[in-house]
Amino acid sequence: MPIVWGMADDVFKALADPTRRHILDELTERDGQTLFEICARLVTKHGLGLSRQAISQHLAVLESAGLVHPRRQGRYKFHDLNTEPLECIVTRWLRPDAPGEHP
Amino acid sequence: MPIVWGMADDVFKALADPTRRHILDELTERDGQTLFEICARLVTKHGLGLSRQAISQHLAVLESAGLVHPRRQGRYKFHDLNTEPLECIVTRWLRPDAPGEHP
DNA sequence: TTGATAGGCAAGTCGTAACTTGCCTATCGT
DNA sequence: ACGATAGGCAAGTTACGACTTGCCTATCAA
Repeated sequence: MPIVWGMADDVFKALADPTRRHILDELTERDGQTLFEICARLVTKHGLGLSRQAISQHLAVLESAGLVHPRRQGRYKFHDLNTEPLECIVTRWLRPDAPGEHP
Repeated sequence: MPIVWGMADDVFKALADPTRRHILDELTERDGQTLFEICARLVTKHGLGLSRQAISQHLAVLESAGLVHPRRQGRYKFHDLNTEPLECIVTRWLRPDAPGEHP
């Protein structure tokens, strides 16, 4: 009877890190960026001075959580945002008696 | 120009731990539980064998994130769920052009 | 008032996540 | 073919989060 939230585990762990959330912000703004593009934009726009490998490992976490979909093309690897796992978790603790949605 | 997601930091960190998510599940099912009630129900319903202090610290994290609202009454301390911080973060990476597309 | 209940505070241990460093492979341009 | 670009793999270090242990305070019931 208890719903299995197994897949939500990776999603929440992926969202726990602020750098990964910045990466998702970047991909929301422009989809299909490469690793180096993301590195550059994190430095210039968010002031984050991280090594390339750090970003690569963060992207791996986001991929394993299903939040980022990699797409290889030659020597490039483009990263597409995938918000589907998010929609599964947002309604978890929202009560049916609480219609507090206001746009 | 960039929106400040400072308060979201605590929310995501609070949601990162599976035990804390179980606590939120419990409070969703029955609001206003005490620390000992939560301890007992986590053991019986979820099979989690944690000390009272562990749960207490988890509740402190949830409180500082604004997800749980404590309410003192005598020697009891009831915990109420507060989903307002959740509604602020769910729309962060949802694109305006993608209102629930289905591939 | 005494004992039991409900909870808090402060250290200390331990595992894991984040980040770095160094080296390696693959693809493209010329 | 060669060097430059884009990325991956595998260590090692470090810092933080989760959990425990021990003791303390506050409230209620007898």
